[in-house]
Amino acid sequence: MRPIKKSLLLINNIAGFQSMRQKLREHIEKITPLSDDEFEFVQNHFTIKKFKKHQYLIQEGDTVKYAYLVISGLLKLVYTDNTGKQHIVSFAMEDWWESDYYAFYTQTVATMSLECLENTEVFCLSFEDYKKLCDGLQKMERFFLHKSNFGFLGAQRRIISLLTSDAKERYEQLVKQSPSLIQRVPKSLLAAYLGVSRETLSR
Amino acid sequence: MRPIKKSLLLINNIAGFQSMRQKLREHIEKITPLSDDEFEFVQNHFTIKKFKKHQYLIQEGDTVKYAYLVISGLLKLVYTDNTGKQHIVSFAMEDWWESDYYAFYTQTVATMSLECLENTEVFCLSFEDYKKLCDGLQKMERFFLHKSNFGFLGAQRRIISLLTSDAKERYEQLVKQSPSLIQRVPKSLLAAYLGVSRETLSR
DNA sequence: TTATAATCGTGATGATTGTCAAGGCTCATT
DNA sequence: AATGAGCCTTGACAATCATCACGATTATAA
Repeated sequence: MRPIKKSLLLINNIAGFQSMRQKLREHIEKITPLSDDEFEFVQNHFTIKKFKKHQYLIQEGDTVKYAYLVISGLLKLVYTDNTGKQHIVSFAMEDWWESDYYAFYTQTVATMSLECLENTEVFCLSFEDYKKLCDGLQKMERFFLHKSNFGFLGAQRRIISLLTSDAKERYEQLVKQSPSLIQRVPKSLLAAYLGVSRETLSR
Repeated sequence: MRPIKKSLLLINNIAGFQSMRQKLREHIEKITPLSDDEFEFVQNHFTIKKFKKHQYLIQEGDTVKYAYLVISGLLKLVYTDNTGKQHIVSFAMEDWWESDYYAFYTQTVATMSLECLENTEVFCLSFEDYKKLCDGLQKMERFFLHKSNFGFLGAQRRIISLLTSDAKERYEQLVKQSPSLIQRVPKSLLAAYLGVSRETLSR
């Protein structure tokens, strides 16, 4: 009985691995097509990790080794201010990249933490491998440029939202923009993302 | 008399042009070194324009042809909300890139305006030339990736500031971060940048 | 110079929001 | 069934901030 179960498990793992690989490829090919050889090269720079709810991918003070691509699950990127209050810098769902990017790019220690809100599967990309990908395949540098550009635009849109809208309007914009988040995340965290108190969001 | 004056003017223009070229090269070489040939290639994709105080580089509704690199002067990027109130998305001083980037990258019409607060000299880069630079010289794609990454980090820092700090603290952070801005910009505009009213900033 | 427009500071008032506190609800565990 | 943890709502009060209004000072232009 045992051996059979084990080999079934192995098959499942391989199937899971293939499916993860496929998701990585689809993710990149939304931006730029890749040949099989190119994808093989790319894929070799990533590692897979799984985390459970409440686990930390990054804690304040850690050196930040990786940028993460979320395949399934949900993360929160949190900045804790000097009074101890927590603010959500961003949520990361399927198909999102996340890290403490300042610490990642400058290879310094994290000022933010990255924590699981659900069990989460990610691809990990070390800073070294990030550079190797950029050097080795111009398509990947193009890919990261595209991601960075649109990441910037998203951040700018959020700044405009914070400047122009009150709590209620910001909440409505979020509902419209990411309706699935409202279902998956406790409202106290949505409040910490929108920059209002939990009580204000209730009303 | 006339011809002499004219030729002097020409010499001055050439000298000015050389100095502008030099600033462009220094700007890029802060990120990545260039050979003379490479810089010649790069420089051919830029055009120079001068604007006077109160002139618009981009008006809401325009198609956005260019991204701008400020060589001297000062710009404000403004978002006007549906009540007609103006919010400063960012200021652009010497050595800063600015545009309505969403409209630039997607080649759609501007939702923001870009206006001179001082007489301003800029290098203009069209979207086509931006792509040609990325395609023609990997160093330039690397350059833009670097700019985009740090632009994103700046926007993220601003989001954190808006989430964690009240008006007074945000003003103090701005003084510390860009003391020259406080001198050059009327406080009503600083207020529109920080997300508070002019009166609150006074106190 | 004179007139006009910008800019800045300040007072009074009302709206929005944060904070503190209490209570209800759901869910997992015992 | 009972317990406790986590999450949400609501009320009362204080702090913050926006708005409107006025006057003073400083640029800007005719």
